[in-house]
Amino acid sequence: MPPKSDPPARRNPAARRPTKRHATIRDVARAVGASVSTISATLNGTDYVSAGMRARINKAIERLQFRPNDLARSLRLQRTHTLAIVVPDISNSFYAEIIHGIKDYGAALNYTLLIGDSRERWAEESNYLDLFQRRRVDGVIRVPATDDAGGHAHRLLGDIPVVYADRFPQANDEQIGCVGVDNVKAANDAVRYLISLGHERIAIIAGPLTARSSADRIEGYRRALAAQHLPLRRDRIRSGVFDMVAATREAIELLARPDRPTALFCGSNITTLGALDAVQQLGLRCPEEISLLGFDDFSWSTLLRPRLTMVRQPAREIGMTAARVLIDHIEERTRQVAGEHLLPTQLMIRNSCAPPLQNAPAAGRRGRRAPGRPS
Amino acid sequence: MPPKSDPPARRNPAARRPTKRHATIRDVARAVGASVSTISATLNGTDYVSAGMRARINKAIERLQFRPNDLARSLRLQRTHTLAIVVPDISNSFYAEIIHGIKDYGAALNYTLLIGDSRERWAEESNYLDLFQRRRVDGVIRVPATDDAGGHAHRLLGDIPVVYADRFPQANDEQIGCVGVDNVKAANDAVRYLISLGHERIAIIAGPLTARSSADRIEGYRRALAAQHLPLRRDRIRSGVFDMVAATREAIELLARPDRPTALFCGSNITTLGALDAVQQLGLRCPEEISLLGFDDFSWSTLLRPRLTMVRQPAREIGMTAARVLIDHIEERTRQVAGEHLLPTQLMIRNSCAPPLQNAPAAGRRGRRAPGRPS
DNA sequence: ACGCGGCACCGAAACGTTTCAGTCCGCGTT
DNA sequence: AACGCGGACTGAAACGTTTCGGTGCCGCGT
Repeated sequence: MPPKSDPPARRNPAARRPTKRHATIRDVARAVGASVSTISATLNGTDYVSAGMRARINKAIERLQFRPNDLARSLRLQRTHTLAIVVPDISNSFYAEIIHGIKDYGAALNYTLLIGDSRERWAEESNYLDLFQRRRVDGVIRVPATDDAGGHAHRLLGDIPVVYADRFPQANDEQIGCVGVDNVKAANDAVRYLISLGHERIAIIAGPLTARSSADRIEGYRRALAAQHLPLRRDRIRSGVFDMVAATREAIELLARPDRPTALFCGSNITTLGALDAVQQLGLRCPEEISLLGFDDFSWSTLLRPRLTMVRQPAREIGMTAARVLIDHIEERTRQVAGEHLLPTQLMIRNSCAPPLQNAPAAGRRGRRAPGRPS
Repeated sequence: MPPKSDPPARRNPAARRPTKRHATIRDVARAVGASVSTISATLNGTDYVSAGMRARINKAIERLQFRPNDLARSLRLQRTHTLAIVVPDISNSFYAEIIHGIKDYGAALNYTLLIGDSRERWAEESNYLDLFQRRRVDGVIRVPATDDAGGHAHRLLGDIPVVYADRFPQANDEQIGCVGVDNVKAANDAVRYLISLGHERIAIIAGPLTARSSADRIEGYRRALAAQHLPLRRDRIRSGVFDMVAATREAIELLARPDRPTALFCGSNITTLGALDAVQQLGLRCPEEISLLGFDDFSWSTLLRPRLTMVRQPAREIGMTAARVLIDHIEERTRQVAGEHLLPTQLMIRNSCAPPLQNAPAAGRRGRRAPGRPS
């Protein structure tokens, strides 16, 4: 006997839903005694309709509370006029700003936005990518989760165009659209600023290396140190950190040792907060005993004490650019969605960074002193 | 001559898109030499399919990278399995948490979530409601924008079920589903706590009265004062404040006057931040010179100095409950989506509240002293 | 010999749009 | 008188699913 097949399992026996929920275009047509195609024509202004007819139709639409069914429309049009984005954490104001940027740019061109929150988990992200594909969105913007398996997961989207924002895939051999900032330059600038204050023992807490942006920031850090012939110590580089508690743990570990760094450079806004937490837990005075320099500014960063010095990314602009690149490609104004779009960063100097204490056992060269308003 | 009608304006002359973007169920059928209905049956497990056939179909699905078109599916099914929410500010972690709650509950039942951000503007919100209706979502959760015109805007949704979260419409004559907290009780508790510390001059910065929750918090404040026979002064009640700068302005105004309050009760997390900003700008020491008590806890509130004492709302649970109520109604397990679902709040005592300074010119009764660990 | 019920499959009609190819009419030109 | 043409409107075929009513087939009990 061949293996028995499944029990039929009829979908839902009692799910008969006889109530008509919405007026259709056909209802409108019947109401004014016109044909369906005429209604469609007046709705979209796509063919001649006399003024009288138009008035009657609009009246009927109003009366029947008719709202066109976008599902049917998209099905027919093979276009959903929808963009989708998946971010690792919707409540991170940095990503929220990116979302706003996309939304604003898209709204002007009549696109709507589907938002996914992967919580930094590839499993959830791939769910969203699948969903986006089933919903036939016109384009996707990814801020890939850090445990992105393989990185070329854009394959999962069929031929739906993708652009990456903020975090770039490590291998960019195939031309993929990326929009963000020049992370090596930004990190380089930031660390050079710390060096200019006189710091020599600088540690970095960076994100996971699966994201090229993290690697780039480490690279910028490396270059800044090398340019001043400062030693590069592996134990001052912590990568793979993206959530707050991990950052706190790493920072405590870094700061507990005897030759502790005099400055800490953090690779994201939440890791900066984690580091701040660590500093406070250890009872260290910031910036006197430890300088803190973060990435991804946030709106309430000035409420913290000390007010945090941070590298600001133009989040809104990143979103808008991503949307522009994507939509341009969708509407075939540009051949392929490729290349990197790098936007400028800005070092927001506040007061979490100061020259290191004089009695610090800084072997070797004495650094030059720079303004950097202490306290 | 009758008024000339519009120029025809053909939609988009060059928008011929001959490329087949996605494999359809029909392609799969052809590939395995079966009928469309058989594919559908194996996809949904809705009818008998032999094991062999199933295997071949799955292989073909894999090979063709077939993803079912949810648009067509929803159109046919008259169900989108989609919930939608519109919040006033997506980057406010309170709302982000609510969203997470909805998403988690919904995901378990295979619902997906559409997210809208109204930026506290009715115009944007109504756009979203319209969009939701055109997309035929199965249900909507609203956190209405503060300038909600009229409040019974749920009419705009046709007969799509709605539930309100966090902010309730002021007039709840018609039975509408609401899920949130008992705001009068929460505010009452909070103010009573302040009174128990010895405060007598307590001001409140509340949200707009168009949201009943704001009015309720004021009511709770009022009752707490009345219960202790403390005077209720209109000039210590500021309402209509929901953004940070407005809160700062109001707080400065409140704190600049000679008989300034010794404690400030804020109606939301961002207004609390605004007040904190004001306190810092004025150089007042908190909690010694001014106690601060806020609403809607947020995750990094412990990083601020002082660590803020706040009324915590169970945001995630609010989201989950809202989703539950809505889905129950959608799947007709419950007759109508109505009634209030109130969840418990929690007063997170940290150290932004302390007894007022002794030399304060507090006329009349001396208050009892309570623990409330100062500093 | 017949009926019957479980299994495996198929065809076609929906769902609500858009669009293409007409049709019909009145008017101005050859 | 024939023709062309712009304006106003219509019918029907898609778009990609689900589902309902079939239709065979096979084994079994009477």
